[in-house]
Amino acid sequence: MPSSGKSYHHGDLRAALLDAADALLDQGGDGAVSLREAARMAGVSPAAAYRHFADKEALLAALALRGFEAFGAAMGQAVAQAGGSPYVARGRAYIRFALARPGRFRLMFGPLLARSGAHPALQAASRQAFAALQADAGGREAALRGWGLVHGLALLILDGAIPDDSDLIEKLIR
Amino acid sequence: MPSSGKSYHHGDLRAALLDAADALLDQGGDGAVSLREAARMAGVSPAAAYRHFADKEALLAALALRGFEAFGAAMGQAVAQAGGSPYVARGRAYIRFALARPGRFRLMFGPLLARSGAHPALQAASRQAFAALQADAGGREAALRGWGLVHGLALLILDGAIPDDSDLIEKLIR
DNA sequence: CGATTATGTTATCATCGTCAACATAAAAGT
DNA sequence: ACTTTTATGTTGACGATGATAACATAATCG
Repeated sequence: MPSSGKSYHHGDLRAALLDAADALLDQGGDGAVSLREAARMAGVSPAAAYRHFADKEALLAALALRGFEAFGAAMGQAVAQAGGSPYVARGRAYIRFALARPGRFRLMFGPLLARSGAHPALQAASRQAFAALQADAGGREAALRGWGLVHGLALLILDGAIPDDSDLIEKLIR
Repeated sequence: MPSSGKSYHHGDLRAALLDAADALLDQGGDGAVSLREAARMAGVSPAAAYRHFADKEALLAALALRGFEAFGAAMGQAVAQAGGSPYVARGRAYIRFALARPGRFRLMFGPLLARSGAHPALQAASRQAFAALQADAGGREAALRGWGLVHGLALLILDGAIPDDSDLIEKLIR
């Protein structure tokens, strides 16, 4: 797999398409991801994408899965570094992640997840994230309450219903 | 305004388009709302919609505004009827509304709200909803915490991350 | 080296949001 | 009452999108 220069074959189109879609996601929000535009960025014809993804939704699901990896890493790091309660640290990191990468975040926990019959890997990733939270929270109810709170606050801030004020967030989380 | 039979003019196209879009929203989720399909349902040509809405986003904003009216009514009724704390009753009604009309709910509190420079009426409606909650909660922080919690729980349930179990919800809310 | 498989390309379709040009009904002015 | 203006529809087009079929080329394997 030399993949040097510009051959007929791309080398790793799948990754290139994901990269392009990722950039679109970060830049223009959720609806800005277009299969054709991603293919254009990867320097490839529109139909080429269908050799690697069944349809657009599959591309988005793969993107969300990628997001969960970054998410898990960010959470682990935050919990390890923070001084106080790991539960609170995790909540803080959750909101920080959502505010830093709104598109990724919305995609990961968005309607795509609901139709997880089609994307079982996604629900598995989400469940794993919850399991980690539950370990810190000590109890299922507390974990669910915490998740609900940070998830809701993150989205309300993203949607402009609540101001993005880190002092305020800290008060609400702690 | 006889509007009987089929005349060249429709009578109240604006309302008819909103009704059609509303049906699409309830049925097929958020992305299922199409200007052309709504026009088709209203028995009118696609371009006719542009006499009443600047673009698709304006149609959606009007739909969201309509949603806020129904939302306010539902909340008021729930608070009046409930026996216990109005704060808890409001939270319960919030989640119930979201689960009953996912499309409406997502539209109302979704990314459309964030770009409220374009739709000031929407942000006003959302602020009014929060003011009512704050009155029941007794204090801004408590209100924000409550809002965040029910908002997050509602969305997590809608997206299949948390099971839709009303006993569980009751435990988490109370 | 030759056959099979993996991966791209071109061409085409239906649908969508949107606009310009035109048509008709209703309202307003005289 | 007749005419002019305005409100509201229609037709037809454009560019973009997701998707598929038919074809072309490269990589892999016997």
